[in-house]
Amino acid sequence: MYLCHNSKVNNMSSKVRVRFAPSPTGPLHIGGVRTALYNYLFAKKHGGDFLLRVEDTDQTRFVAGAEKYIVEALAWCGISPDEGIGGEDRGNGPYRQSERKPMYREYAETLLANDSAYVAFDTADELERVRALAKEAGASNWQYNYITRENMKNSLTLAKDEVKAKIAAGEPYVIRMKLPRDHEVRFEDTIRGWVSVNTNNMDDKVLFKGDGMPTYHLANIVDDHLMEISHVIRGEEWLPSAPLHVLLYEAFGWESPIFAHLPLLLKPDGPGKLSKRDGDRLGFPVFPIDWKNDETQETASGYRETGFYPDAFINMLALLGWNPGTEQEVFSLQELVEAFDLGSVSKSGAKFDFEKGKWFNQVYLRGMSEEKLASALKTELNSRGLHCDEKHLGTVAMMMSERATFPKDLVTEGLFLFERPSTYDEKTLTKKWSADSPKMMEDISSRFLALVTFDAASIESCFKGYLTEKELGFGKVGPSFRLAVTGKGMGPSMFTICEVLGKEEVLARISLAIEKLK
RNA sequence: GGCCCCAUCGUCUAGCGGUCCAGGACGCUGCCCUUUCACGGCAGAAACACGGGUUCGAUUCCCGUUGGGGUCACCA
Repeated sequence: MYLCHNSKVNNMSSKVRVRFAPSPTGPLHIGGVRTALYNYLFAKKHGGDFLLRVEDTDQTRFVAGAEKYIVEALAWCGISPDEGIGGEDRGNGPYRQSERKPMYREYAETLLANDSAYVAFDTADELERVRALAKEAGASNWQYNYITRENMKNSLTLAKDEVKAKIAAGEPYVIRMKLPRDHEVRFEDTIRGWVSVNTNNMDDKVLFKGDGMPTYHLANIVDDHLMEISHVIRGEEWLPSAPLHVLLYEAFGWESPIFAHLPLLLKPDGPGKLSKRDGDRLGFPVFPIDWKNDETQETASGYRETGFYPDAFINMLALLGWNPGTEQEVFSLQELVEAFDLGSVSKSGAKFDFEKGKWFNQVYLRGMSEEKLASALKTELNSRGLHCDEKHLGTVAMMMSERATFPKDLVTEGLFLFERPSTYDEKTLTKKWSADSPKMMEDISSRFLALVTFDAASIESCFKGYLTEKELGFGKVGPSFRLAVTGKGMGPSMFTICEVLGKEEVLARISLAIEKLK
């Protein structure tokens, strides 16, 4: 017998409503952000709603601040929810499952009443023992299922009176899904096509826990139904439990939403999905924004604090597992909304590549206007206690943007523009600084001194005039000149640098170098 | 291990039976531009996991093998 389940049945006619439903057990990592992003893009593309619901049914794993973090991270990314936590309450709330606690029991009772579920009294210890025993006997994977439930303490094996008595006595119990035997559960996943699993390979999952809270499985289905979720877009790690969810919808007699299971974000190196710990290990952030662990006082770094633009970050994430089929790679959020298509999300996992992420940021940085770059430069300078003349801010920002990936590079790649060199590049010193250098520097110095206008063009013609007159090649004087003024062997145009520094400073640096490099 | 999902350059991917001795991007290499670095421009190396089918014809469809991933809790 088949429990055929075609979730595609004209669901598209009703309004698109999707949700991102994280568990507040810590900071959201980039895989979660991508899931939220795809949900958001899909919703906006179809004029639908994007909701944020918090799945905090496991009180033991609750982490203070995690919910706030999630809201803030999504807001930074520009994908704030229309409804739910961090969005509006449109009458479907509360949007925190812990606050919905009272309503789940009733649904569990419904399942009990229609014979889709049963009560079980086995304690955690007892279950552990059974599993250990099974393992010793060579069965590595003991399941609470249509066979083993016959030997357990539940409402299927115990007399009705006994069950009633136990419950009346306050004995703790759980409610388990009663899976039908040998049924093929089929559903159509938007990304993967038809997925099929036999109930014989599934187990009687706990739906309602001893602590009075539902498990994810029950709460998820009830809430998605009540909140009229049309499409469930989530990570592939949920694929194995999707058949259970399909069965739950059928047990309730509800129409199932359309499922789409996203491919996972994998570690750049070894095997496995990208985890929270990979960040430190590999030297790149795995979180959207900084996360401070209150217990350990440690901070896990985020993309925001690393200097990423939210648009670049989102752009990078969007292309990890999806692409428009054209050769376009740079997308604004709005363009992503227009181009996004769930059906063209790839099936296989994507290894995360930080280098590509940096490239995206570089592209966004270079695309910035002079005003914006100047203001970014100013911010960076201020935070370092450095200063640059207002009138040069734009010039410096544009000049440095060519070699910057992050805003902070605007300063760090050109520190010599804001402070005198304290050391001189060793290699350039030995290779380019000759016995004639001090004399040449003095000559240039005196010529600069005579300059009335000290701008890049004047400096250049003055400098080149000197070269011509003395019949010297640029390579003979240029590098040592750069060394004297900046302490470096390479960098942007010296003439622009000199203009920015100003005559007085340039002359001071030259004499300082002559003095120091004797 | 059981079950499920997946499989094109190092990485992200295009390709939905002939247009593919496989296209783009990141990274890498070389050349040009440049006093230098960077930017930019140009060029290059680099992939259809394997074996069977189906077909006049498979990267594209089917099966198997191998490989990878996920999942097997009173966690989500």
